Amino acid sequence: MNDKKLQIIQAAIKLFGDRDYHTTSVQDIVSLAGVSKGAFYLHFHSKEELLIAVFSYYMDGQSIYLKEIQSNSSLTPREKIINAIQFQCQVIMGDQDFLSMHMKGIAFMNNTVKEMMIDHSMQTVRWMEQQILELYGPEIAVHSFDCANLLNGMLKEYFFYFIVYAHPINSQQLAEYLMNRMDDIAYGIMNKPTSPILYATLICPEQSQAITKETWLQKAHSVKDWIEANTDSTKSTETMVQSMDAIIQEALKEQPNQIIIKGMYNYLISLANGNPGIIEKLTLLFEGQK
Amino acid sequence: MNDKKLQIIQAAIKLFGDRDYHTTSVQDIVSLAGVSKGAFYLHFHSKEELLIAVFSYYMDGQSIYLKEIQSNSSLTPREKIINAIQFQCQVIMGDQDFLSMHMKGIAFMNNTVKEMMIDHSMQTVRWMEQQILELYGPEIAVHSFDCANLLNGMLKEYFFYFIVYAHPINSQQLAEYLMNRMDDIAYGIMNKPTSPILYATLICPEQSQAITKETWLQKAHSVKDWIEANTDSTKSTETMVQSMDAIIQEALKEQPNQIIIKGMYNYLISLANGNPGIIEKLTLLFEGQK
Amino acid sequence: MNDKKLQIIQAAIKLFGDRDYHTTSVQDIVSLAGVSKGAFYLHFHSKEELLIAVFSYYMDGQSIYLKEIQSNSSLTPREKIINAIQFQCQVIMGDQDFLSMHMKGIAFMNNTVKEMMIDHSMQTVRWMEQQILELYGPEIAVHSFDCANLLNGMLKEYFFYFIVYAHPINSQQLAEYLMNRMDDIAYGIMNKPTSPILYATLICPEQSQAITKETWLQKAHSVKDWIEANTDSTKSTETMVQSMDAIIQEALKEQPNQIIIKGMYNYLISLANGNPGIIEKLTLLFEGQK
Amino acid sequence: MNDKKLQIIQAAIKLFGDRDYHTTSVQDIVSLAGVSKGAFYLHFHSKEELLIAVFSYYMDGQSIYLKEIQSNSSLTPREKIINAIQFQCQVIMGDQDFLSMHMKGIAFMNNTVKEMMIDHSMQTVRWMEQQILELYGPEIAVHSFDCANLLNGMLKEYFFYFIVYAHPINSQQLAEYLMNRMDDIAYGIMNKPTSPILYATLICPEQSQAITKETWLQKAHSVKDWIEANTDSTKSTETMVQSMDAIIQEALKEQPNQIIIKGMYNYLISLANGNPGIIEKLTLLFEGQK
DNA sequence: TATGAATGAGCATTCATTCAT
DNA sequence: CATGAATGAATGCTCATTCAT
Repeated sequence: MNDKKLQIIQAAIKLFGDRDYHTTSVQDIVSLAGVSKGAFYLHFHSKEELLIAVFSYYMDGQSIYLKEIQSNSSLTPREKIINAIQFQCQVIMGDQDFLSMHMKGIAFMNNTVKEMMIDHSMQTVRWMEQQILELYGPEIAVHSFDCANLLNGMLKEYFFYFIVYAHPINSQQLAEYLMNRMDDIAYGIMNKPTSPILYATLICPEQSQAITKETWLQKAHSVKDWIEANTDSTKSTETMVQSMDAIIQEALKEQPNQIIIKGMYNYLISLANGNPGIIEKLTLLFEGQK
Repeated sequence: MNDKKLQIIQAAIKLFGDRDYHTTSVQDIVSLAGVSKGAFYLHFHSKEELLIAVFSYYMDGQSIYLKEIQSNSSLTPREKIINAIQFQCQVIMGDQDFLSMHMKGIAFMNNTVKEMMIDHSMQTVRWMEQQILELYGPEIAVHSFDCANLLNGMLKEYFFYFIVYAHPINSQQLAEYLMNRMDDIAYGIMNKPTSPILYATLICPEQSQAITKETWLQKAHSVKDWIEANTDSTKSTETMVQSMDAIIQEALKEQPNQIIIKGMYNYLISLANGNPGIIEKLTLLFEGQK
Repeated sequence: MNDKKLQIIQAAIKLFGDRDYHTTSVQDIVSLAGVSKGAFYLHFHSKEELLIAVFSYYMDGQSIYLKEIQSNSSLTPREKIINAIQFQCQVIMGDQDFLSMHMKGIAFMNNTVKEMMIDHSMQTVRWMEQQILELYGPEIAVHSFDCANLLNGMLKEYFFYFIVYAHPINSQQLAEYLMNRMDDIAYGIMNKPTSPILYATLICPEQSQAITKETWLQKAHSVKDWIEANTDSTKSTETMVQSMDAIIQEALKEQPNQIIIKGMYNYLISLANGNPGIIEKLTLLFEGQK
Repeated sequence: MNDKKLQIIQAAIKLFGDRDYHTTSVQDIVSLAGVSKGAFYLHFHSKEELLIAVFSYYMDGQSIYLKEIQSNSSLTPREKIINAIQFQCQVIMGDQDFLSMHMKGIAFMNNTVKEMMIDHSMQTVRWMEQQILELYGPEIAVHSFDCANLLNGMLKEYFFYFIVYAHPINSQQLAEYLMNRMDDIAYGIMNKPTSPILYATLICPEQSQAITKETWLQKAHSVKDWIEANTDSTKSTETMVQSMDAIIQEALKEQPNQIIIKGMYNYLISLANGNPGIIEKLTLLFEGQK
């Protein structure tokens, strides 16, 4: 990621946290970031896009961390959950700016951001669910989604006291405490005939409800930016970026020509030249397409 | 409440729910409410005041309901909690507009509203704590505040699914379910040596050390009136009254300058010239100030 | 001065002359100046600031001219006065817009502008007084201020006929005429025992007891800096500095609350804890205050 | 004059003096006057009409006083002038509200008011001129208008110090002082060959330049009000008021039918039934008509 | 690339005037 | 006659976005 872009994002995080999105002007952001207004619009097409970038910045960090924990085979499921809780506590305590933004919940008028946050929440809760399943075994099965949400809800409540009353969080103690409460709940549920409340499959069937064109475009942009930032600036990088632009242009049309998009996708894959990061991103972006 | 005022509040609730405070213009509100812009400012001094009115409108309703339940001696504590949960579910289901607003959490830039919401949250959780104490008896004591918050957090998570995914809530089922989880947690806590995380007394010592600015202002006014009424009408009385006015003016600001308030307090004490009545009043008024 | 800024000022002069400040909208001004509304606020923070700029624009011109005349040793005092009268006539005839604005006297609601005009009037009259003193010698002494004002008043009356009835001014003839009237008056006064009416020293003792807010603020700042630099950096230093800031903030307001300033002064004295340096500085700063 | 109307005018004088016309709202005025907004519009057709009424109220008072002095044969011309100066000082000192309004000079955007003020100034200065003529005899003749204006200008300058610096006016001393200055000037002028600057006849030929329809209508309204207020409420009063209304209606038309106006005027004179006040007013109103 | 002056649509708020009661 | 709730055009000001340099 470009240096200036990062500066801008960090300034935005600080300001969106202190005040909020609407009460922070682009001028405020560029002043704090020490860049010009022109430069801002060189990196972001709009203030809204910055907001999206800010969220991506954080969520990506969290998602990566959760994936790392999960693939760490030296941890037990219980340890993984505790670890994840502690991680979230650290984030909140270490980055109040963003946190206070995050606590503002789904407030951001912007639909893309709303969807991103909902997606991210769901991802996190599904992650929790996986660990819970592994921890308590198949007996918890139908309740695993409820449990993940109960745990999530309990955790957030403590965050509230940290933000609002500055009540300190001892993340290790809190993680253990909540894990114990999870145990109480899990064994309580398993020992009594209980009907679950939520079913993950009902809420997010097949893990991905129909994406809107808008969110797809946002993702396409972020893939493009990722390619730009994460490849050596060679000829093929440039070509890939241009190809992504062409795809975005096409997708923006009322009736995009699917054959162009498919063709360009194919071309991009060939340009990727086996680079697994790029291929993964592209695959994720295009697989849901119809 | 005036007819038009209500129309305006209801339009605002709808629009603040759909978009949010900042993206809703006064014109939008009055157009939907079917009143003129002039009429708006006849009922509210500012857009901000409307926001406050909207929140009061809901919070007052909830507070009243909780008080009614509590004083209903024909209900057991368990029934009271279940009742309260069901009530909150009903509100949310019946008034998605407001709810989606509420879910925006403590997002509202406005400090008054933020304080109102925090106050209200605290009130609700303290109410829950009372019922929990009665329900599980003195053994739960040090844990009662944690329990109330855990219950609260779990409940909110289900609201999230209702709002975001329109997942239906069967309020009776959910209330029973959460009550059972509360049991699981409560008995789990009581059966294992457990350190509590939050102490109500730390957060809001003596039930509400966190005096609201509003009540403080009322007290300040009454002190001013007292001074006016109980001193000989000398030059210094007049100066004291003016000083109180200046303090009140300063305190009314969004971000009062503490140094002015301290300085003026000091000045008042010097003007009091040893008069014990005045000094006592002033000390009581200012001792909680930081 | 920036090109656009000048365009705006000139448009404003025209419009403020035609109608007046209140009935001229910012839109009117920018339309005439041929700039956008945004550009206006790029150059002026508010409409009020423009008004101030407009007055400064003219007054500065006059002040500079008067200084030039005065230091021109090739002119006799009589010639200087005649020159100044002619200059004022030229200004008025050349710039009816501004003149008609100026004739509106101290009407402009704005306190800053009012003070500026009064200051400027006083400066002009004091300038006249100097020349009169030189012209008629020490015998006129106690009457010089009255004379300057009489001359001033007579002159203005002719401006009135120019503005209202477009009665042409022959500036040379008028200057000579008024100079003769001044002679009549001066010799009349000196030849008869006469008590003066106005004493400059009563109205602006020591040439400017009527300290402007601006200079007072400068002094306040320097006292603050002195405190900061000359005390041990203790808690009370910090509090004193904050108190000075609060006072300055208050003084900056259109209508400072005197009670706050008095109160804070009292507080500062108590914080000074007998330190003679601080007390002296504070006393000097505040003793002129009413 | 109606009671409420007076209350409103007095409230307006106070407020227009404190702030100014534009920054005083109708609401402010009716609140201070203790009448309803509806009542305001019952007495005045617009805020502007009130402004006119306020000025008339004062100017009429002054005009009447000047007439009284003039016809008081026990006073010498010198005494008359001194008397008039003293009177003006009294007015200013006694009624700062209005004065501060008056000092705002010809600021009032409103053309009718501007014309009224100019008319009034001219009347006053012509009055002065008369006395000066009588005082200094035919020798002053061509200079009398200049002299009247010089005196006027000098006087106003002292008012300035009263208003701005609250410099007290000793009206007797000031009147004598200015009279002496007038003597200095008059004898100075008469003893030296001097060309006058202003000629009254050039400026206001035949005492009345073309009246605008607007000012005529204002006068018509005030005549109507005067009739309403100053006659017994008999049948004929009502008829006269209705007749005035009819005339005003006619005059408001693009092309008023002169025959109607003449006829109604004739009718009014007959209704006046010899009442000299009414006849004078009507004559004054209609004599300039073409 | 980078800048920041320029744009103008949009906003909250005010207030003279009207009119149903 | 009297009221004051209602109206809506008009105003000062902000700020996301553009673009000449």
